[in-house]
Amino acid sequence: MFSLSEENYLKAIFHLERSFPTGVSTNALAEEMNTKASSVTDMVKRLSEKKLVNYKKYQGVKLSKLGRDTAVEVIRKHRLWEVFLVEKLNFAWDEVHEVAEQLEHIKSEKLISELDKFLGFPKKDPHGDPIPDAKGNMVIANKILLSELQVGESGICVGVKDSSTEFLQYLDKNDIALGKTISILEKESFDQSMLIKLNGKELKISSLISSNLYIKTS
Amino acid sequence: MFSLSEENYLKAIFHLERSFPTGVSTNALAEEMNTKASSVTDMVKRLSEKKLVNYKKYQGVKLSKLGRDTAVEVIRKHRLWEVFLVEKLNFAWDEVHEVAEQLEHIKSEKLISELDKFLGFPKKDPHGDPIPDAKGNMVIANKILLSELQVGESGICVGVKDSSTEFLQYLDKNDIALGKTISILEKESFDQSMLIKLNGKELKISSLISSNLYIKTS
DNA sequence: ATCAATTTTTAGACTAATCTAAATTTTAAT
DNA sequence: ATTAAAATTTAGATTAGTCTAAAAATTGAT
Repeated sequence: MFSLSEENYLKAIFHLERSFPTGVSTNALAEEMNTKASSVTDMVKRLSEKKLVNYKKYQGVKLSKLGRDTAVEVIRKHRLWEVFLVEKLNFAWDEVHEVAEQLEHIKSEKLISELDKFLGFPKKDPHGDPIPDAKGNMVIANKILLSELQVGESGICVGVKDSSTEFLQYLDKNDIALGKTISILEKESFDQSMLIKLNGKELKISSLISSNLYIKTS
Repeated sequence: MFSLSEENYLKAIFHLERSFPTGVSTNALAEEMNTKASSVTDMVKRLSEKKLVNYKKYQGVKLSKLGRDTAVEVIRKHRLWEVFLVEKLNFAWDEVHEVAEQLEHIKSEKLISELDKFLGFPKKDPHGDPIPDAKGNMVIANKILLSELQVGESGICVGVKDSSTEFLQYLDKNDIALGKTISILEKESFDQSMLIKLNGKELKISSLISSNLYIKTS
């Protein structure tokens, strides 16, 4: 069993490894964890002693098999709880993160396997992110950012990259939700803003929006 | 917001105050918390600085209004989660305690109010203990121990005093459950063991059993 | 009322997780 | 190849919560 803090570091390293596959730097991890680089160095040493990460001074960290499995298990719990909060307890998708951050650290195998069953073994969380199964396997989504689509193309909204309250509330306000079809009508080459068609209406969105919305491809 | 450890101390003091209404001693609290008296003294000083308890050296502690309200809120959360685990996630009544001990510390008002609603505002937990409402009010049960009944009397089982796994599994094995009617057929004055009628059958139980089962009176 | 037993508190130390400030190493520009 | 800037690590301190061992206060039996 690992501490709450250790689990949070593992999760952060897991997420950062997608952007930094050769190793996550101390500063990147410090930023992600809202802490100081020196604190990160301390923790990374402890994680290394516990065989959760591979670490060599000045060279960043990578998760070990054990570290990755642990991180995936925490992510599984986080996303299952998010589904529970939205489907059963009437939470909006921008309200779940903070509570799921707490619930993800509850230790009980039975709790999670029964929760999974109770929810009908969901494959995606409310933001469209895949939920790992009990063995840690998760579906890799065929998705690209809306900003990568060309004029004339269209697709279905399947996820968000940024899941901040502000962004999610912007989406709610403009009736952009997972499952909706979006077509690109125009693209402004100067600032990459787009005119899209959604719900039968036209909507102008900035590149900050289009570069945080995932669209199904395959 | 209080720490996990502080909340656990408040809960322990709350429970011990029933047996020691004039003040909970350091040693009693140390035993309840499975810790050392010196650790208790330290913690009690911190709780006192935070106005959660009234404490004078060598005289034990009592909860303040704030301390009692906090303890009751934690107990409310614990018991609601127990109901959730049993009713929704197929936990047996002897399996819920450990997990509820973790879940009771999750901080989110909305989570608890929605969970309460989702469960249909239950008044009792799976062991028959009353669940405080959002304002901290809880039903005081009219109940006595089975051991206090006389030969010829009968009543309905409404709760357990001991909720250890061992005791609960003993009850399961003998088909003793909340809501069942029990009649006293004989009482052995030597060891206080009883012959009871339950489910149309006769059963011999020791005083250890009868002094841990609550029976409805009113 | 004394004094031994018990209870409680204090003193000092430890661990996990964090911090600031200083030192060291790496990097990248010239 | 130097060297200044940036990144990283080390050193030393801090806090919450715990511990052991010793000191102090209370209790209770005579």
